Amino acid sequence: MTRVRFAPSPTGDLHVGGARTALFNWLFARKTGGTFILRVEDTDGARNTEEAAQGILKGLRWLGLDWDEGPDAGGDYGPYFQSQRKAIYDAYLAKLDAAGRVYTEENGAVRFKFSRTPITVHDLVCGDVAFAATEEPDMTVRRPDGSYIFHFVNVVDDIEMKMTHVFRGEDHLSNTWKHIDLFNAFGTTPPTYAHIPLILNPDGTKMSKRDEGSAVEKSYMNEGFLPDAVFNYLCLLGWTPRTEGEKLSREALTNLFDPAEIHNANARFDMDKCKWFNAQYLRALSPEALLAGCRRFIEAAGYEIKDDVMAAAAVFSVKEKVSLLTEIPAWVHYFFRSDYTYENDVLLKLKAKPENAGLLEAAAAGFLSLAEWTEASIQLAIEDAAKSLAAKPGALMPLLRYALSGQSRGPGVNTIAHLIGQESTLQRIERTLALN
RNA sequence: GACCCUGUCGUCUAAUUGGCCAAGGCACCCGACUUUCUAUCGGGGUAUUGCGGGUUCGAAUCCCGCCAGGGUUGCCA
Repeated sequence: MTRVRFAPSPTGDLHVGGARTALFNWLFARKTGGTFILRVEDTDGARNTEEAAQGILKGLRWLGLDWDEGPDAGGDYGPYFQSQRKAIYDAYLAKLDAAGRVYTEENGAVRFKFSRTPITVHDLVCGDVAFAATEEPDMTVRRPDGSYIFHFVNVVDDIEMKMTHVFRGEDHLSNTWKHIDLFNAFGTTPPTYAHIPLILNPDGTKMSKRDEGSAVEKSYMNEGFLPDAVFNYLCLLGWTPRTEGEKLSREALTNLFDPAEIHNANARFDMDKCKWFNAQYLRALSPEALLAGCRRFIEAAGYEIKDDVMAAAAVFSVKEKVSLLTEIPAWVHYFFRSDYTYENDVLLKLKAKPENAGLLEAAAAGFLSLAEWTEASIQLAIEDAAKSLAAKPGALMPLLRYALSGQSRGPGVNTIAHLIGQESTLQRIERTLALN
């Protein structure tokens, strides 16, 4: 039975690199039928906040990375906040003391005596990485105030929580020999390691908290990404399932996942590709699901949704135009209000030709006489109106689009007219004709 | 500085593990279509596989050197 964990430190938002680390752990646990554990490493009282901890849980839940043991989930190896495990660490420190592997400094700090032998890390991703006997000073494991250091608690908890594998960022690789030294000192076998490459900015520099795409909540949840899309993109950053297409379900990704195939080169983040994935997932949504996803963005933009069925059809009609949910309001705002403004070039185009008003009037007359208001009947009415003035439908279509939406781009004109209704369609044409 | 990881189109990755002309996605460019488009359709590979040597009939792949990027070297995690 495999047991893996994601062990974030609550010092800020869930970082995209951390999210991917969690993702690989989750994939491995699900693939092997193992257990995914969430452990909060809040040993640095000065930098950890409850808000950050909650934010990380929120981000993980949004991505659908559910944990089997951890905060809110419980489990047999808790507590899952390191700040609540001091007694356990004290006991383990006593073991090291009994073995003569630690000593106390004058100020009270406790240091672990390195074995000072060569240590090789057997890594699923990086292969065997050998480290010569160290010349570094012995490692501090407990501060003078009695609190413990990351390397120590991390190892103790991996022992206590019976971790079989450790998937973590490659930034930990250089320190892993220290962890193995500790496992050995405790007389335990280290878990199998897999150090995954880091995510870099597009320019190859380290991605920090302020960079685009770094924070899960700020850059994805609030920017209109779909969890499945981000999940899919992150999976393929540093790992390839070698399938025909790249849009793959969680189930498929889980089945295909093989940690040995993870790259050991850092990858640059590509927001365009991530958005492309989002566009793919967005288009696969039902009208109802799409509306559910973008509802908060439409309302935040100040548009009131009175009719859910119409709203769902409206957002559905522009799904091919956007890649993010946040882009939808700008495409559909005229469905929710009649006092939309006309884009500048739209006004110019409306007034460009003297015959435009006549065309619109003919369309209005045609619409007025329609007994049945369907996309098909509207389409016919438009064609008839154009024909009556010896014009092509193509000359009238854009004018109607401008009149009904104030925009030069959007879904089909008959779709717009159908959704806003016969009465509103006539009113909008009238309003537009009155502009002159 | 020392140690560790890594270098294939702009970018994410392929390349039957030393064997056809280095392949695909995203991006990009060109064209077409359409009532519009950031859509759709069609076309285009844009690379001296970081650089220089070496081994070999043959190297992206193996070896050496160099360079570049990233990481670690905390009483941060």
